[in-house]
Amino acid sequence: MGRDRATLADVAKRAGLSKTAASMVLNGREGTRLSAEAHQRVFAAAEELGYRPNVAARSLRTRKTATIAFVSDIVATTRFAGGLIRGALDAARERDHVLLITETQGDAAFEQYAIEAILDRQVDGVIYAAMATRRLSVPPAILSGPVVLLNATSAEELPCVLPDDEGAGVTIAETLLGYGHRDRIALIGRNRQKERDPEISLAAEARLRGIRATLAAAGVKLLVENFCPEWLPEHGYTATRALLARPDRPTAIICMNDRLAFGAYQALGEAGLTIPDDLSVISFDDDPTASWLRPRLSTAALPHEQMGRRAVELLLDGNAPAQSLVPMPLRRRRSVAPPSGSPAAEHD
Amino acid sequence: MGRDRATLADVAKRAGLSKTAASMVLNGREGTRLSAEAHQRVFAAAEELGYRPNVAARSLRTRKTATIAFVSDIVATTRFAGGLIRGALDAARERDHVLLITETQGDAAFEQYAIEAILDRQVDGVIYAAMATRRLSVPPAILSGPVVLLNATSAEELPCVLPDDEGAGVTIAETLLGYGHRDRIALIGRNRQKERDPEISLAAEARLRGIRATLAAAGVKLLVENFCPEWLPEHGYTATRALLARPDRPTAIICMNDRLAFGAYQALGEAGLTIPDDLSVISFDDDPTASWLRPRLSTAALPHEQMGRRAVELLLDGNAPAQSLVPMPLRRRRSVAPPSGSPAAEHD
DNA sequence: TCACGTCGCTAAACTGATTTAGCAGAGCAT
DNA sequence: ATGCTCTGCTAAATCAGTTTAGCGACGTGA
Repeated sequence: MGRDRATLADVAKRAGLSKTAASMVLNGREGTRLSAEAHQRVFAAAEELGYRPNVAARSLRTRKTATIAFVSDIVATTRFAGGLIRGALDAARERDHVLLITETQGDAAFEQYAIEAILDRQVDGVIYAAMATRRLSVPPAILSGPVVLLNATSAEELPCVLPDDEGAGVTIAETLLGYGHRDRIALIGRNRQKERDPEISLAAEARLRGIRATLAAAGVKLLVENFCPEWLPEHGYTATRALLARPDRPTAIICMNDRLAFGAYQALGEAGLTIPDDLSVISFDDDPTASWLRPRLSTAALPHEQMGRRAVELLLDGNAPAQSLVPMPLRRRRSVAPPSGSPAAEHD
Repeated sequence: MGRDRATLADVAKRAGLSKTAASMVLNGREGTRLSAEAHQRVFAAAEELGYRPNVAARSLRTRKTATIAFVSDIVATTRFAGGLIRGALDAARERDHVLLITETQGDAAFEQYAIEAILDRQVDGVIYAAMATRRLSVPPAILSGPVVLLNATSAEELPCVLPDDEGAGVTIAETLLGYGHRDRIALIGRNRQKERDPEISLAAEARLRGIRATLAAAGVKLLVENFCPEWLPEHGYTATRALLARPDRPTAIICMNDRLAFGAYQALGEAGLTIPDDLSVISFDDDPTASWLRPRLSTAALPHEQMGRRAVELLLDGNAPAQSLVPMPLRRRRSVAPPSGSPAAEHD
């Protein structure tokens, strides 16, 4: 892999100058007094030899590697990770950096390995990512260099990138209000054990805050808040069936994520109800399956790609604010409509 | 990031020996004649100082980096990539290596960048991965070192790792035959433009080969082979509706992937048919959504994790066979049953 | 004419490891 | 006493860059 490469010494010799001169020219150093002709000769020689600097040699001296570590608990290998990594990859490339990926899987030994690998390679910075938005504690060893948290917060007040879940809550609620839904809006996905599951609760709390505030401002209260042990399709299914058994059937259901909505669709389909005519469904995340559903699901998208990109920007471009909220854009599709029977009747 | 680390010189000094001695001991060199006591002193010193070798310095000299490049067209950021990366990550860690991830997005300039980044960093090997099983051509520059293709083949006869699509075809067909399905098995997902879309066709051809051979051995022929422009839910939906419009309704549908099956579920649900009582559905890939469907979908799983792992093994453990087929295990769930009316009647 | 500053450039040190070549001393045979 | 081998270890070169310190030539002002 990469034998026979021209070295700086080769370039210097061909340009008839010293290694020092060649190094300075190629690094575009200011304040050096090398002549215009010397510059030209060096550039020409480098070009002709196809010279590329040896990263190992350079970083041995400079302690910079043009490498960023992307450490995650488990995110790197889930469906949600793609965008995060792609955004980071793109932003890194624009800055001539490269991504070293490791995964801790929540395992202390693996984390230890990841940290050592990172330290040994003297990466220029670390992006510490979590699968689900949550609070975590960062191993002290990596705090010696720049760190940005991605999709997570920490006690250490490190700069972090988070999706704007509260803003998404506002958007969702406004959308429903805009279609004329009022007092028959149900919500699926509250979680009783928020202490035990801070991952879910961080997003859940924020989303709910946005929803409640917006509805309250319009003088509206949620009809029901349905609790779920987890945010999986089967829980959405069960919760929706419970909802349909009520005398005051909701006109719209807000699901805390698309998997719950997936289950809701199944329950509604079984009950012979059609979305959005009989009932609107709206959700959070923009899972790929959201656009597979019939009708396609309206949902506030987790801006993974933007978030990954932002993390690299914070890490490399300095002046990192304490916290960077990335907006969650609403994907307007076909699962929301005015309440059935509107504008007149409100019963079915 | 990583200042103040003890160097080999520090270890040597503390052990009262030379750098040479320390280096040899720590690298476990055979044939050196250093005393047992010298060994102990070096180990102790390294331990006490928390010594970790500087990778940049080491690779400058040895041209080894304990780093593998994972180059992909687009795979790294799709839902299918997770397992591939995780498997590779695990196998790499076991061999004390680390993964450098880049993506070409099928763009020549990005590919160029990726290659240069790799060559500059002198990675020990390259895993070249494709999103969809297909034939590709590898940029010559990286052929100077070890390369393994993941989910792809090439004209250069490089070692490659592929899912055993043909074997999966056999499994699928055997399963259906085992449940008693015979002459009313339909297939969705043939593709007309296989020349223009080698990605799909490589898997499609192999799967079909396995299915046909197995059915033929039992004296059975496919009832219909339904063509689809792509393998998306909407195409599965349309194809299934077409199937249901026939007088000889199939007793089982084989979908070439889970997204098609997803669409098939939608069409069957709309038609008021229940799976698997009225009709069995079976598929390929084991997309995460397969287990969200009701009933959960039986499908031959793409062994992504195994494949990623295997790629690293081939790359690092030497003696790479030309081609490594990884079996696709069948996830037996609830979407397959005996034909409706069996064992007696065959009409509905 | 000499001191001084500027210009254009280079020698050599330095980064932290591995590796080659070889040295001092002990033991043994001649 | 000499030559030989073996043992246990080390000095110095090397990898490919960056950086520090400084050198010789030239112009200028006193």
